[in-house]
Amino acid sequence: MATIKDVARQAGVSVATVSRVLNSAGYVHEDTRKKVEDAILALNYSPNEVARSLYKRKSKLIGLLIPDITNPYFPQVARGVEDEMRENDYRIIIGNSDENEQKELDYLQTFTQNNVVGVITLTNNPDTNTYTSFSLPVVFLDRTSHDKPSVYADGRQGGRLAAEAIIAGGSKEVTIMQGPAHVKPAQDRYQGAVEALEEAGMDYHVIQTSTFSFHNVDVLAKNLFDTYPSTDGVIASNDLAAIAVIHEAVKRGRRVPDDVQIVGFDDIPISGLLSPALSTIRQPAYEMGRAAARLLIHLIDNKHNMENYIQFPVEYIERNTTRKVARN
Amino acid sequence: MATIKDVARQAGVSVATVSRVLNSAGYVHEDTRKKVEDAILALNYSPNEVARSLYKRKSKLIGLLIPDITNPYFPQVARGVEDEMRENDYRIIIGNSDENEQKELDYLQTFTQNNVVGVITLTNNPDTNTYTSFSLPVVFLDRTSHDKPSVYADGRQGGRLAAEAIIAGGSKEVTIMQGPAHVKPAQDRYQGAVEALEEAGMDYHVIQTSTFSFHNVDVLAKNLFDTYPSTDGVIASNDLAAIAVIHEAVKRGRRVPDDVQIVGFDDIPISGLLSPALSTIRQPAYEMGRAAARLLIHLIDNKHNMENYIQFPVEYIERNTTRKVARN
DNA sequence: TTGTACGCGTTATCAG
DNA sequence: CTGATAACGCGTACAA
Repeated sequence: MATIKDVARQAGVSVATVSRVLNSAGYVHEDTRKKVEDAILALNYSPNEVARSLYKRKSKLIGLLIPDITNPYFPQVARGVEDEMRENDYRIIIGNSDENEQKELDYLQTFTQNNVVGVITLTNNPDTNTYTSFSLPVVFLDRTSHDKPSVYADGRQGGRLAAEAIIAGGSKEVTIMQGPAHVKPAQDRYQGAVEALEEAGMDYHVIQTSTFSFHNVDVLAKNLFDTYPSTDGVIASNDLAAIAVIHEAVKRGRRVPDDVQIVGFDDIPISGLLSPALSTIRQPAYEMGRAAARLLIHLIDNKHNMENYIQFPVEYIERNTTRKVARN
Repeated sequence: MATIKDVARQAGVSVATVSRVLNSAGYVHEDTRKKVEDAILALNYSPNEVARSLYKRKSKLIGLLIPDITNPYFPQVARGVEDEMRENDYRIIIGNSDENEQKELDYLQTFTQNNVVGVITLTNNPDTNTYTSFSLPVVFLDRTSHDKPSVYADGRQGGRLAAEAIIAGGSKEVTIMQGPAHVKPAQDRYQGAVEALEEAGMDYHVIQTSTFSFHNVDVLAKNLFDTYPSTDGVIASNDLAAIAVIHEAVKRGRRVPDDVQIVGFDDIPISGLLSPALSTIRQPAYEMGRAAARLLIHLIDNKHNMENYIQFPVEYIERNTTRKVARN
């Protein structure tokens, strides 16, 4: 790797001059600039970001902490973050926390050790000391905090919409899957669903779910139908769960949506391709990722002209796991 | 952030000594070690990786270049890479190339600019100048190269297995989806399928597909049935395509697998949860990611005691989109 | 308009 | 066993 010194020598100038043309700072004669640029090309030089970062005490790196990239919802948001960051010349270090506080801490430390200029985190513990005493700008994505910059979807409204869809479709014995207790947005959805159901004067069952991963959703779905075999409407905690529920329902010979309606949450990309295609509440994951990235960049640049709490609306996507109803 | 100097001052020793205890290098008296450790704790010090990296000209970072994290196959391999790397104290910078050579180059540059010690890449262009003249250890994942360290699955065999499954299930008019021309493993699968079909003396159609992304698989599937409406067996280029094919088939009132058999490729996590669950050729994506990481670490450590070409076997997973046949 | 010299936080060498 | 000190590659006063 060529260094700035090599370029300087090749161009017959000092390193300071090279640095100047590199950063288009200060004055530099047109001719010398040309010489330097030629040298750069000739040597295929590109500046060492590490040295730069050491000197400036900040890099062009940001940290992204997600629960588990393997969960189909997260790649969308990760991609949104990445795209926006890339357009602004930032790169990302990524870590999977598995919702494990130790891993979370480890990664946060890695981030600071590498001079990242900010982090975007999808955490269940926004209010722990970890974050409150964190010295860099942090944007909380998906899992909100009151007084800190955050980007999230209107989970409560999402829960309502889901319940309303199920109700409109005529289900009489609804079961709500109440996502993991420690996952805030899951509880919001649950809240919203409960509210709508109660306002409609409907009875409902609740199934507690402890995880959002692939491994357990199938047993969860079994569980659901074992416990409430005659349920005819399921408000799933997310699309993954919903898919498992469809699977289990079909396996038990129950027709979807004729015998059981099912509505998911997230609208992961696969949902529209299922058979039957999943009716669900859409969160704009990709856009949320982008928004979080934009917000973080603003914070990094110390621009405080941006709203710190960005709530995204949520939308009911009617597909084929709910019964069509006439709309007015 | 406390620096090594702060620690030295606090402990009443020189930075050299602190460095020694940090790296457990050289001799340091038990008592002084204690003092230093106390100081470290007191100041909540952790070494600046950037400075370290500058001096040693290498970091604890590796670069991971994938086509698109949004495609459900890749998170698995990314996760495998991450887990293995993490266990070895490496962290990863991730980039989505979108199979775009410019982006690929950009990221490769970022990687070197940040002193990564190696890269794992899923690229279609392993033999371009980009890589042949790359100065760091590189492991090619999934998309192979002859003479360079690589980890891949036996796509050809996979294609055969897929075809054999379809044949065994009794399909008479098979259609093969031939993945993107520039994606080597897709062509391998195609090869294998063709071979098996021809050996069995069967006729078949071919549908050319140009991408692996979510956006186009549905029109692809439409296309397939528009062109070959009476096809009764589809060998999909991957699970995503297969899912779209199921969707389209069901939409057209064709029963799966009674009227059409379908077999996928990859075995992405969702495949087993579909209804009907997808019969597919399994590639151990997560393990492949891990293997690539291990291989890269070996290369970094200059251990040449490891096989440089790691081929993973592939496996037919019979689920419900193929007809059950008696096995001997 | 250009060059010299210092510092960013570490590690390694070498003298003590 | 310990402490100065020179690098690592870059950016920026400050001087010229």
